[in-house]
Amino acid sequence: MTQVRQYWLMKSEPSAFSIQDLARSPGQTTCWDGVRNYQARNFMRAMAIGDQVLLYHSNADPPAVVGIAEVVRTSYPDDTQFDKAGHHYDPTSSRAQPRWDMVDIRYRETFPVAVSLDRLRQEPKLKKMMLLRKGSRLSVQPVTPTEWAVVTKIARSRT
DNA sequence: GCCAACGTTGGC
DNA sequence: GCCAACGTTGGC
Repeated sequence: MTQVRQYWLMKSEPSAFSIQDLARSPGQTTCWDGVRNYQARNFMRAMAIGDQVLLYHSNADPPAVVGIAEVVRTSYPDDTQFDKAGHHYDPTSSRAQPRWDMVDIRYRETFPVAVSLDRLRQEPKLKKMMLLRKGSRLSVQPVTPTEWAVVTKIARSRT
């Protein structure tokens, strides 16, 4: 069965893990661990290999979509939920019934000029984009094909 | 550092 | 099931 390619947006704080960190990772690939929100987790569970991901830097100056990655492994248990010493430890989870999942993504490109939050807000076609909705804090969210096209077009233009 | 918005927890 | 308290996110 042919899977329609899906689009997503994933946030990270560049001080914790930036797109540059991803580009320097072994195989330019990383597991996206630490997600502790059910909606975000469910979106990761819906991802398929080959899905395209906008990488967004939050708590950055300016906050911006900075590039593209690709899903290379579908969801599997996030090891950090079992690590008692780790910041992402979840005592209510067990190896028999893991609560939190992660996916692997691989670096694809860094935009020559990042598309800032301000710039995105100027775009009428992105009015409904989840990222721009007031109070939206989801770290993993779906992007429509139209939104994807608009964002990547801005990224490739000179203005 | 501030604080609005949101999610989760837990007492009742 | 309600909702107050609390913790987190993330723009500013």
